[in-house]
Amino acid sequence: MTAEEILTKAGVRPTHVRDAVLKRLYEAGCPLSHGEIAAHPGMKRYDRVTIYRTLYTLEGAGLVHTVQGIDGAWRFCAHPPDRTGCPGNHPHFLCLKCGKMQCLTGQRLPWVEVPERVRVKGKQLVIYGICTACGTAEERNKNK
Amino acid sequence: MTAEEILTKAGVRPTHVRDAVLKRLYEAGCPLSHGEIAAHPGMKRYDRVTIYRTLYTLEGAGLVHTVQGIDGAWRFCAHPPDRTGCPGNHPHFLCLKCGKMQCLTGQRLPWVEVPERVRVKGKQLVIYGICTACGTAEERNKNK
DNA sequence: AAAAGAATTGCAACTCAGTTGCATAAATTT
DNA sequence: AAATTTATGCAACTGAGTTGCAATTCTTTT
Repeated sequence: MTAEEILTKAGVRPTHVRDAVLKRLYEAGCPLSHGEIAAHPGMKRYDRVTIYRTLYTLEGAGLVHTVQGIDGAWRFCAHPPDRTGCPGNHPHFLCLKCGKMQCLTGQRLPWVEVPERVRVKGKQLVIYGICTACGTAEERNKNK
Repeated sequence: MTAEEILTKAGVRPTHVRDAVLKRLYEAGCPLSHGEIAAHPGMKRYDRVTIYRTLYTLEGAGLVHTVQGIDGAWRFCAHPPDRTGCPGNHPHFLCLKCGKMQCLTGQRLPWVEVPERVRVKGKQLVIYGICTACGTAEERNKNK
């Protein structure tokens, strides 16, 4: 199924930006910030605001889920419908150095008890630290 | 033990701002954002930047722990040393309406497995939704 | 007690993520 | 084709947080 078909099926018009953004997220396979998306060469011809709005549209259509990074920027994540395993209900890891985020699939968010009469709309568990790539890069620099 | 003594014991000079901010956090008993702290009448005479720096100082001294809200603002939380139960290692609830955050003490953060060679520096679990107060206020308005 | 040095505070200016309003352009509907 | 709705671009704005630097205040040294 192409991104275009997925968009149509989800009930949103398959415009250029939407197609491009959704494809970019599918290719990345990990949550991307608005900045990371907008920085992509193929994305330059779209306005920043349009990209924001596109992301919110995709989120509203249920094609994208969001997580907030410790760095204050939201990440947007999408997976093609045939690839299961990333329904958004899992922890995420954020590298404080390179800013890349990854889904920790295979683990579920825990059940959390809240005070009575509190209406829960969502939850997110973010682990942060230094990713493998940045960690080994540091080691290499030390041994120089 | 007064806030002043606590500051001294923690190894930071007990200046006016530090004393005032720490007391404010103690009184609040729940995580406050920089904005919520700065808005307090007794805090008006201090510069925003000074309050930021004070919070970071207190955090560095181990007197304050931090959580990030879904709304993009960090919260700072402190409890007097005699009151146990809030070491920062618990989930937090954020009300999307009034912006108030509360510690869900009595529950621990879950163990999360991360990819090999990843260095974990911290984690946080935030539940968000509508708090009891805002929820009942909504109900009341509906029945008008 | 005065001078030197270090730590703290205030102010101005800045960055960065995200939002809002409005005009234009492109689809859809009639 | 005209009217209406939806999508995009642009400019300007907000709000959280940061940085640099000068002015103050505190501590240490002599």
